[in-house]
This record gives sequence, C-alpha cells and structure tokens, in this order.
Amino acid sequence: MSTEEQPQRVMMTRAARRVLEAAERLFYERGIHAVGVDLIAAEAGVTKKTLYDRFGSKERIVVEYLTARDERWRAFLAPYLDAEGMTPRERVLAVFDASRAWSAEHGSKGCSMVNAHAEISDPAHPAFPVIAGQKEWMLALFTRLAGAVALDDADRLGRTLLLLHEGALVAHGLNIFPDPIAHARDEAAALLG
Amino acid sequence: MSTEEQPQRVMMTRAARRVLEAAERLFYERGIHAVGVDLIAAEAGVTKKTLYDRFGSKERIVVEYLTARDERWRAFLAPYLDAEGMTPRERVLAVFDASRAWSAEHGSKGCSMVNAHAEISDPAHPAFPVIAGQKEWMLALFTRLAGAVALDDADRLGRTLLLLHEGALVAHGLNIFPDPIAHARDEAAALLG
DNA sequence: CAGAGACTATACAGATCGGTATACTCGTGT
DNA sequence: ACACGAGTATACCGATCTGTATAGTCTCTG
Repeated sequence: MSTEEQPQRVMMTRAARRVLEAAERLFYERGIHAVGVDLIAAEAGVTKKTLYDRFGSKERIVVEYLTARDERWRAFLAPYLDAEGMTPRERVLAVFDASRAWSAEHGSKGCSMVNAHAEISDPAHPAFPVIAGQKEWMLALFTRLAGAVALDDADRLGRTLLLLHEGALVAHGLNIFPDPIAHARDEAAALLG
Repeated sequence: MSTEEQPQRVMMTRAARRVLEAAERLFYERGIHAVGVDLIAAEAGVTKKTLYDRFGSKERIVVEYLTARDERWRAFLAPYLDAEGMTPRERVLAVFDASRAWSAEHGSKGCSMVNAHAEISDPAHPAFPVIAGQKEWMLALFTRLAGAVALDDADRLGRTLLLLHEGALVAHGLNIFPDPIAHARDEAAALLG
C-alpha cells in the first residue's frame, strides 16, 4: 500500500506546534482571511522563514488547523462515549454534554468548520474534505448511536439529532438565548422517548 | 422626536443600488474579507469614487448588505405566513417552506448572518446589532407561531424550532445530507403533534 | 441657459497581504 | 571535529488592501 496521501507531511517541530497553536486561536477568534501570516508568526514567537519552512503556505496552515481541531474534538468526545454503564439513550445525550463542556472551555464563536466554510468559496480548496468529513463523521456517529436506541429509525433520528446539534452550536455562538446546547440536549432526550 | 438614528443615511441612487447588488452577491459567495472594494466597484460598473461618495466605508456596505438581505428575507417570508385558511400548525411549517424556497433560488452557502458573524470579531462592529436582531426576530416569530399551537409551551417550542431551522440551514450549506430543510420541516411537524 | 448633483476616469497614498532571499546562531549526534 | 537541521533576524518582492485626490462628463431641473 502506497503512503502518498499528502504531497508531503508537516514536520511538527516545537516551532511548528507554536505556529499551529497561534493559528488555531487567531483563526477561530478573528476569522481566517482577517489573520495574516505575519501576525501568526509574531504571536507564535517565530519568524516567517520558520513558518514557511514548516508549512509552505497559509493554505496548508488552514488545513492543519482544521484537522487538528477535529482530532482534538474527537479525543475530547471519546471519554464521554466510552464511559461504562450507560444506556444507549444516555450515550446520545453524552454527545451534547461533551459539546456543552467543549464550548464552555473553548471559544463561543460557534463551529470552526462552519465558520471556515463561510470563508472558503472554492470547492477545490484542500480544506473542503476536512470540513465535509467532520460533518459526515458527526452524522454517522449520531446515526450509529441512535440505532442502538431505535434500530428501525436510526437514519431519521441521526439526521434530526445532527440538526439539533448544529443549530445549538449556531445559537450558542450568536448568543440567541441562554444555554442552547442544554436545550438541544433536552429536546434530544424527548425525541428519543 | 429627533431623527438621528445613523450618522447619516445612504442615498440609494441607481449606482448605489448596483453597488449593493454586487456586494450582496460577492459577500455571500466569497466572504466579506475576501472581497475588496475595487472588485465590488468593478462588478457594479461603478468607480470607487462613486462607491465612497455613497457609502463612505466598506464597513458601511457590509451593514447595508446584511440589513437589505434581512429585509428581503422578511418580505419573502410574509406571503407564506399571510396566506388565508391556514391552521396555526401549518403556519409554523410555512416558515420552513419559505426557507426551502429561499435557499433553492438564492445561494446554498448557509445563513448570511451566521457567515458574516464568523468573519467579524469585534463585538462593537455596527453589523452586530443587525445579525443579533435577525436571530432575535426569528426566535420571536417561532415563539409567537408556536404559541398559537400550544400556548403553554410556546417558549420551549419556539427555541426548538429555531434550533431545527438553524441546523437545517447549516446542513444545507454544507451539503451533509439531501434536503435537510424538508427534514427539519417534517421533524417540526412531528414536534407540534 | 445655468447650476447642481450623480457619475466616470485615473492616479496615488499608506498599509498590509502572501511569499522569498540572504546571512547568521545554536544544539545535537556521530 | 564537524555536519546538519531548526531556528532567528531582517530585508525585500509584487500584489492587493482601504481610502483619497483631481479633473472632467452627463442629465435633469428651475
């Protein structure tokens, strides 16, 4: 099996890690187009030379930013799902609990994938598969978890849970009403009967 | 009563209208930061001089863009709600029908308010009240329409409908599964009993 | 016909954009 | 002892960004 997934992987040296940390914070809080590479380098305490030696382009930093964020979210979610002695119904609700905790400790500007998608017009942009993949993964997760509650209605329930979840993230980011993720959790509970 | 709402209103001449039309299309499709005033002027068939004579700043164009879009949406929605002989339940579902029709004929990049919010970091930005106002209006609408179905549960239903609606717009923009707005409509119908 | 407002055309200012080049330092491993 | 990779510092490239200045045209109206 050939291992030529990407043109070349990024060497995650210490400086590269600092660049990625700075980029994650700045991209999420201010938006991707609003943040320049000079600012990222300055905030990371790194020269632009180093930044370009590691990543090669800003586009690549964006892709790594989204990929890293997705991986962190899945790692953050895992213990909520792996806890022992949960009913299938509780396991669905645990996703909302995890999202609520994530949003509390990380920023409150909504979903980074949705926000990034708003700034990217070209469908051929290498960040597109990352964004689409994250949402597909979430849909598959909800569908699988819902299947353990009501096998014959997994697809419908999975989609509805995804809509509630995405809607809650948007409502949380825009501060439309207090604690929308908790509300979505309650509605998900009612939905599962 | 003093009429000093804005520093000064925008004179909507023919050229100004063309600028706003171009800005609406470009901002929505490519994002706000990714579109410069030179491009807007060129697409509108207008000089930058004229653009700045009318609007004064790019920030102002952004505000007018969002305001105009909101007004168009409300005007688009109105006939769906004003139709005669609808039950309160049907009136709620009509919002989803309107959203589906709107998304079909306009772009499919999700909610322009949510997308704009993703690009604006400063809470003091004059576009903030427009964005927040639109979502508050939608929540109030859903709550009012839900109150005609089940008066004692209007607040809860209104919020849930909003989450479903926002989630559907996101899912539509990201193309996660086919026709999510129709799915949200079906779930809203089930929710209302 | 004369004035006023809306508009075009072009050039430019000052800053910032993504990206590159040169020259140097430092620490590690062999 | 020496090579090498990672990093710093700084200057620069062309392009593009928001915003302004000057000069002139067009059309409508009093």
